[in-house]
Amino acid sequence: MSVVTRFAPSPTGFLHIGGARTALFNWLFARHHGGRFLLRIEDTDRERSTEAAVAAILDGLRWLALDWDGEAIFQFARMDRHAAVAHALMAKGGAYRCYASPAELQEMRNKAKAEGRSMRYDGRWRDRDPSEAPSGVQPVIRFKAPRAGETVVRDGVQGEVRVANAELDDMVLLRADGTPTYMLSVVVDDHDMDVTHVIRGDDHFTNAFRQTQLYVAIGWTPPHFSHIPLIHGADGAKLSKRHGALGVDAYRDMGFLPAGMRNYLLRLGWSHGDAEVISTEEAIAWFDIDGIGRSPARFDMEKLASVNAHYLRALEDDRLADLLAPFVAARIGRAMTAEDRGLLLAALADLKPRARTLVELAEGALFLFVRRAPDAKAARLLAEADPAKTARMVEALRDAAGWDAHTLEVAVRACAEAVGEKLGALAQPLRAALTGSTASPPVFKVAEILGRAETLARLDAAIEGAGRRPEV
RNA sequence: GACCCCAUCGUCUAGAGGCCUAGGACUCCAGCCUUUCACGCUGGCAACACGGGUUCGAAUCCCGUUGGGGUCGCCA
Repeated sequence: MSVVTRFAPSPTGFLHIGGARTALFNWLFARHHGGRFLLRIEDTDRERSTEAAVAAILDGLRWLALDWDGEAIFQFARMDRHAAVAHALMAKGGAYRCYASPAELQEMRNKAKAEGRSMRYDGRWRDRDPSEAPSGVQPVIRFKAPRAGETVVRDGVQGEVRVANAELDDMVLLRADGTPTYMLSVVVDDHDMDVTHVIRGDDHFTNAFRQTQLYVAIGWTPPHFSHIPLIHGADGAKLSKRHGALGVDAYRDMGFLPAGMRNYLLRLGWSHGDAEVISTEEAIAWFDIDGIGRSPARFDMEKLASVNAHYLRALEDDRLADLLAPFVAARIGRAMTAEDRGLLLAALADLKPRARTLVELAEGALFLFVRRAPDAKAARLLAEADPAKTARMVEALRDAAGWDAHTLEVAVRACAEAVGEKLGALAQPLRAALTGSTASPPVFKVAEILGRAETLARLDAAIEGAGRRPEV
């Protein structure tokens, strides 16, 4: 039987980082085995499921290029099938009606907690005669879980784990309004979709026991379970919205690349020897359940950025310019022109090694499109520069035989020697004048790209500015 | 509280009894390169949670302690 995996998010919010990793692992596992990767939207909670969340999740998956096979399945649409399975089970004596009220259940839990017992449903309607049913109360259907013995889950990550059946209570299969609960729906859908391997977050681990019992009661074979440890925030606490559990769209906006994101997520909890930068092809070839670690990992933005940098630099310039356009546009407040793009392309090779994200890259490229006001360090550099020597440099530049980086450098070097300064004494003020910063790509390259007119104009403006605003 | 899981540098991890005076990556520090900042290169700081066993030998196996985490919904 060929491998079938699935990613089954509930559309109650964006696709967060943990979900993205779960999807990645399922995708990789299916692709590795030449199987199918399915997508199922678990929208049985009508209160909280939203169209917007569905769209956000699909968007996130597409952005990460985790393509699923076939159409996405919406769980709610299969509600009748789920209910039918529950009723069939009840007909076999594997489930029963429970008339306990929510208040009653809450009281039961409070009491159990107070007495130090596990907060489980006590099965009070398990063996009661239907004739005792209170009138006017719509019952829920509960699973008649085995009480003796134990349930064993052979987990791909956690190994063989057994839990006494006495620890598991009779879960609700069908709500009072007749709609199926998650626990029932997953089992029925995974079975009907021929899912062979369930790879999901560790927070579902205890569910595996309940679901296994259900599979057995219905007479189906459970899939292979693998529960991957959760991702924690940088502070070790559970990853919550306050601790970086952002939607993947937030990472996209921070300038991360899908490939960088995937690579980082892959290494968070999975490893293949010392491999760090792993191509998609390699990931598919190498991915296996054995490589998944058993302990939770912390999310580290620095490492994400570092991994991302590899992919940023590997990207071809034309493609990179496309990706960069919206980031630059956002910074300069207008769309990039063809001329802007030309400048960007010319500078990209020197800009790339200075950035780890698209945001950093756009920031570094900004001076190409706008005359930036000098930052504090640059302003000081300009103010402190010897006006006479700066004037000599401007002259040297103006009189340069050509306008390429090499020629300009030769000219300024000669000038520096003539005025008895090191190159840096002239080059740094030049950099500050052209870029508004003390850090930039090679300054003569910058001058070359900016062109003669713009370079001289920026120099004039800077000299004027420095004269007006003396050292602070 | 009950049940379950986890535990190697600050972080991600390699390690499946001797190959480990514990390796790689990120971060940090130093040096080289250099017109700046980066990149790159070289080097450095830094870990087997603790206590018992088992064994000729334990980061690796067992038990306990401690510390983290997850689950206990008519949510998924």
